[in-house]
Amino acid sequence: MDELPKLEELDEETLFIVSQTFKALSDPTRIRILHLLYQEELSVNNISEALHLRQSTVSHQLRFLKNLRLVKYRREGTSIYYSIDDEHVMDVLKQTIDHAQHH
Amino acid sequence: MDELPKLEELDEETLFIVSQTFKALSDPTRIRILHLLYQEELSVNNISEALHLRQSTVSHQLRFLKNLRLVKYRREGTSIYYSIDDEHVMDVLKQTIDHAQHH
DNA sequence: ACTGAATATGAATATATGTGCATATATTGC
DNA sequence: GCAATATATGCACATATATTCATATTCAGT
Repeated sequence: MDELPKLEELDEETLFIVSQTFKALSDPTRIRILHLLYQEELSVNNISEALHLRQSTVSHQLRFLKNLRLVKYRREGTSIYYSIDDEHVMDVLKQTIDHAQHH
Repeated sequence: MDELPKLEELDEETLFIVSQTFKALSDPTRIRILHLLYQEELSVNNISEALHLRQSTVSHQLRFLKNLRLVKYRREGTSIYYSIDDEHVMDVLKQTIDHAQHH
């Protein structure tokens, strides 16, 4: 009588963190931004132009991702360069993109 | 000059599937339902009672999960038993719960 | 201090989403 | 066919979310 590896109980805090993390990955715009940043560090303008999105749209979404510590930034002159800051979440995103494409 | 493993292009269809998949995992109620079902097959009423949720709430969320083929069901009398139908997505959920709890 | 360039922020709006109520549908036993 | 039980569905409503516009902030160069 084998059993599945038991999942730990889901406390409120874990539930919140997990749902927020997946919420970050549930919007097409944020997925595209993360997908881009996975390849290279980019400024807000770079992203805006590459994805044909308004500057404010990109800025708002980056704030969301920054609050969850999925991205980090570095200032260089008047530009701000963003890059990936959570390898685990990026792994999850890559896995799921791969899964969607090959199945 | 090493390069990162190149991600494939994100076509519209992939983007949609991926965002929908994460949307399924972005709601606390759905996470709790999947977490329960990971441990055992359960009827709508079982879930409703275990999580203190209205029957219609559970039914609505199960429809969502069923449409994405994350769960499957089997009828037994007037009851309908639901169980997990996507191991990959459950892996992703488990990984992320674990990550949230230990970091 | 002033200007131009890049980014961030707040308010407004349209749309999406989660839940509950009431009701419909489906199955079983009589 | 009828009653009882379990589940599904449609509608309404409150809340959350994504985007846009207008404006504020920050920094570099002069």
